Amino acid sequence: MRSATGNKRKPTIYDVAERVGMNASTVSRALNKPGRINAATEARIRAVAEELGFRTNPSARALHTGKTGTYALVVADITNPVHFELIRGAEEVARSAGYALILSETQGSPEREHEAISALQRSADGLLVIGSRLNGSQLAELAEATPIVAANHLADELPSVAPDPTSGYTAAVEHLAELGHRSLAYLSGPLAALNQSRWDLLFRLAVARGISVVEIPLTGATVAAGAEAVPRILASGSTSVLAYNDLVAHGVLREARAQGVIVPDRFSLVGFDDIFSAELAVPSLTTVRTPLHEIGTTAMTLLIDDERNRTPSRELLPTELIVRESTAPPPVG
Amino acid sequence: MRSATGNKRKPTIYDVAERVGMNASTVSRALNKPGRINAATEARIRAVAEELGFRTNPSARALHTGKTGTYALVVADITNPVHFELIRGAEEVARSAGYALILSETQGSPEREHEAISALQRSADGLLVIGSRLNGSQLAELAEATPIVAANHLADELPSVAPDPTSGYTAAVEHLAELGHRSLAYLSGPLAALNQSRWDLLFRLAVARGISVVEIPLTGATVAAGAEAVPRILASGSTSVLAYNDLVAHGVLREARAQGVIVPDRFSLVGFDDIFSAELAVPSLTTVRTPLHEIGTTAMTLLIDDERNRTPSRELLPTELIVRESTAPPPVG
DNA sequence: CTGTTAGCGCTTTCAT
DNA sequence: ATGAAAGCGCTAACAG
Repeated sequence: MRSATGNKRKPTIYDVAERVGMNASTVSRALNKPGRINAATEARIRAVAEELGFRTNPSARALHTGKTGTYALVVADITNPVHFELIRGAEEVARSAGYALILSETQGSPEREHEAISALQRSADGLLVIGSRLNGSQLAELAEATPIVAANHLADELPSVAPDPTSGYTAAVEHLAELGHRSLAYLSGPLAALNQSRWDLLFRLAVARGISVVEIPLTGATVAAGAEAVPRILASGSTSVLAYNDLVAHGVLREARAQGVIVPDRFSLVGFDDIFSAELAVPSLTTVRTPLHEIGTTAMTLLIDDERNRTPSRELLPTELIVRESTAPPPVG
Repeated sequence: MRSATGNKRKPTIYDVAERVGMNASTVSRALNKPGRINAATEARIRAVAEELGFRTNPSARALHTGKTGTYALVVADITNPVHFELIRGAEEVARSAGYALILSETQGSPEREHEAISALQRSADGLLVIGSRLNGSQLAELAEATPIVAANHLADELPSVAPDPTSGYTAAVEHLAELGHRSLAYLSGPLAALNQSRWDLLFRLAVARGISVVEIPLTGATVAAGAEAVPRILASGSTSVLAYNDLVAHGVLREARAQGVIVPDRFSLVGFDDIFSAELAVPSLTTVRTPLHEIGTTAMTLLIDDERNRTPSRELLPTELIVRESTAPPPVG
């Protein structure tokens, strides 16, 4: 009987070699380059390896090859629902390609993000940063050591994958115009660059249809920030609102209800992302769906591809409008 | 100008040693056992290491020490909101203790879970399994190779951390009794063992207060399964319902609304877990809150503690009732 | 097709 | 206080 802390010793390649009466290098070949050695020997080696419960020690392999067989995910906020499907997509691709995935959360702090990335560069063959708070040049500098791909964030200096709001926004403005809306308020998030391009796009779309449009800045991209914006929405007199994301939209919905303001009777509301609770909300949320899962798989695929993970490029994935209950014709008055 | 794939070479301990004119072993000591060598030399070594951007190669260290400096999280479903805070808690503890965290999702498949665990045992110093689908003896056998702690799941054979429904359920039944309810339906989840103990508890509590109680089995612990249960709830005639978890409760809410059934007028509803959307629901959900974040931190702390991660033990963390809008006095008829 | 050998970067005795 | 040297488990030349 071993002590409570007794580890079962993990078999090495030598244990297998000894057992089959062969050299360790043969075992290594048998396991790594199927078909390059005598079929019978290979089978025997595999059988013994299996029997002994042998698994390659990743550290030993990494030490020699320089490849850890691991990729890392650096994400600002794990609990942001926007990231779930994205993370899951990335994880699926990594796992099915035989890689492990390291997860690191930075709580939105750029310093922690920088530290996390440089620490992880020794443990991973590449990094996927989600919604990075670092600027392009900082990421590019870090990427000199280990490939970095940005997801849900656009950086000119490295490969990035993000949703393209164009199709979804176009459909949303069209939808609102058809319902009869002539005014629109945009609830903008805290990320300057991203917001600018979204605002520009929305501005053009609205102006093209003769819809008046105003921007209402938010203190954050959260439920609380959305709730805070309600008085400003009401004061703006806009009959339709497009929120930076669904979290913000949830806040608007909740606060409006608390104030006895009925959505979509008083104003229509369109969210962004289509997180899982968008459908559960009351009224359920009309929203621009971003292909989160696909962003995750695309980004991880890009990262794993050695040929492409060093060349700046951007994959823009189309968005679409999901019409639910939070949009309706504007009030008649 | 290097080629597009040109990696910046990562400095080793030898580069540092050469630069300070000393032996690699001295550098190793300077960096790992502060105070054990000449203070001035140590300072110089640290300065040079910093300057060169030196970081210990985790694989090389692991190869020698047998410690990877990494823990792994094996979770059935990343997108289940119940797991977010738990994962975040675990990640925080791991990171602040200087460990990396590997994330692996098994999509609820026991085979994949078994495979994931045994694969990860070579890469990690220990594993945290969340909501495992394996039974205690399988986990115990795997735990012979590498410590395993179970979170949100009780296993007699290894250390586990889970919510204790007692306090929350007691408060819930009391709350319903005070509102005047005399009948209760329990929507049970798919995990046999867990359900049994919850049902037993609820049964005792209800009977003690003379409340009639029935169990309605669910096909899964999902929104869809909750929606499916609505006809049975109605048919049961129960005036109050306790759902296996908040996802199920959300499904009930949605389907009830679709059928024109008003909660809490027709029946009261109590959820379990208090996921973030519970507050956003309409009506907002009265629910038994489980300390998810704390389960994560407690479990990871246990795992990191070599003294305790081998000894079966169970940490039961208290739950509490959060009263919101989905509970009210029963209909008078 | 298979064995020998060197070495990846680090830690750790054992010397000095 | 510091240096020398061995070895963790694996892979990849290089031989045979």
